[in-house]
Amino acid sequence: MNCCEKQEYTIDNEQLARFAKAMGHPARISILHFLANLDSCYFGDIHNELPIAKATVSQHLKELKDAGLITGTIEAPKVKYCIHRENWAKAQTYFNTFFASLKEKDLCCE
Amino acid sequence: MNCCEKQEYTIDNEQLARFAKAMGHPARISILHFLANLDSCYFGDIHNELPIAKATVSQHLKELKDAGLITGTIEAPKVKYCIHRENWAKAQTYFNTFFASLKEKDLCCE
DNA sequence: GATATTGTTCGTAATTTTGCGAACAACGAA
DNA sequence: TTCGTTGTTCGCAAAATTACGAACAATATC
Repeated sequence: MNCCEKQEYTIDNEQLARFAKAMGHPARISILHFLANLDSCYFGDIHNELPIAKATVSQHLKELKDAGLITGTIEAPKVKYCIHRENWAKAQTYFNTFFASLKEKDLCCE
Repeated sequence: MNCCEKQEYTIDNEQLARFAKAMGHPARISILHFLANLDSCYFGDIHNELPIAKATVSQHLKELKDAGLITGTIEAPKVKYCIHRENWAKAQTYFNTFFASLKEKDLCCE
């Protein structure tokens, strides 16, 4: 059987992977953590917390925005970033369900 | 203030990011899902579920092993992969805590 | 011993990620 | 209008990721 005949990944798996990928860098975890704890929501303050250049911070923020985990709005002359609460809850549910799916009884693995 | 004077990322953030990164690909999510649901634990069966070459599957399995989410043991002539339950629980806790840390009251983001 | 089965490793290629400094854009303030 | 502040975008470089086929290793079976 050829690989190409097989099914694609499920939508759910794709979505969970997308969330996970967005969280797959310590800088982005730090950003999310910072925003979730409401220490501030401005770019400058976020940048100040991280050991990387502002251009790089901006890039990470863009990735988090693309993944749907945060939003960004201009509040001249600053830029305000916020947790996207709806998608945050969605991600939370995805991860919860995923981890909870592990079966207790394991006939295969001893 | 220079970027290099800033602190590194915290151990917890690094660890959570490592787990997330390992989960950041649909093939690896599928593998974990497959193993968690005990459909089987042999390489061949895992490979059969995925639309990618066996060399690539082997690579993904190695990454999951490196992240500590699964274990791999030879059971000649097959290879058996299992969820690393201790680290699975650890990851579960990390994600739970992370998502739960979002504050309700948000003075910054309206 | 010869052969088939099962996975890993190697070598390679294409793409993505991560990171930086410099340049730029947008706006408020002097 | 000029200047300073705030972030984004551009261009580039280095490294990591993803993927494949072919070759290889290990074992079971004939």
